Amino acid sequence: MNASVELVEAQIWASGLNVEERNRAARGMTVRVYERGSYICHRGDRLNAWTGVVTGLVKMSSISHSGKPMTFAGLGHGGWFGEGSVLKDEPRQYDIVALRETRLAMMNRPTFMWLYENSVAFNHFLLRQLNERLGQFIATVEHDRMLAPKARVARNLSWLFNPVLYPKQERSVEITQDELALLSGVSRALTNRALAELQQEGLLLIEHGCIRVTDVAKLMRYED
DNA sequence: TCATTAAATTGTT
DNA sequence: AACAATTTAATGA
Repeated sequence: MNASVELVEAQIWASGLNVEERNRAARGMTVRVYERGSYICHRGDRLNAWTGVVTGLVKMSSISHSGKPMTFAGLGHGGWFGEGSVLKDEPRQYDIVALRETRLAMMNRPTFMWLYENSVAFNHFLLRQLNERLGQFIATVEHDRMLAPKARVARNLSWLFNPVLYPKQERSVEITQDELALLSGVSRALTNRALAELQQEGLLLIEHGCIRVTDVAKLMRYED
């Protein structure tokens, strides 16, 4: 099915687009639903669409040559990914798996390229997005060595939120501690303890299968 | 609507 | 990694 203009307007990158650009975006987008645990694409697939999470949660991961699974990033509501593969017309570098039932908006390559070549606002968004990604990547490498498990859990959790999209103070993710542990590269037991401590500090509330964050800003900058 | 059961998730060791 | 405790979801009376 074709995406509605309303759906387009709900995305952060649509704020600076004019009417023609928005209509064009809507026409070039489709919405698909993925069951929990299903693969959106495998490493090496040529998925030629720019993809956004409408509802649900997605993880990017791969399996090392030794057979160990490695998760790189999680993407929540409002997150978009795949611009690198679409721009370069390359196969995907990672597996992408739905952690929950997830509704994805997919923009086909011709539409993406048209926006890329015609919309200044769209380019501004892309530039900012790539920049934030780079920052996150560098931070991940740093934290891998420098930060305690608790801080890693805190930051990985904060990255599941799109700060631009949620102006409110209270946000929640449907994610199990098991899944968060995979994202953070910390054992589930440590993740469990870290969450309990963070709750004591008043940064979040633990619910079953769900975490309600009350202070994203502190989580993002969390250090020991 | 309630009770029973299975499955998922959490908390601990 | 294993275990028990807890919560949810599913089923059927």
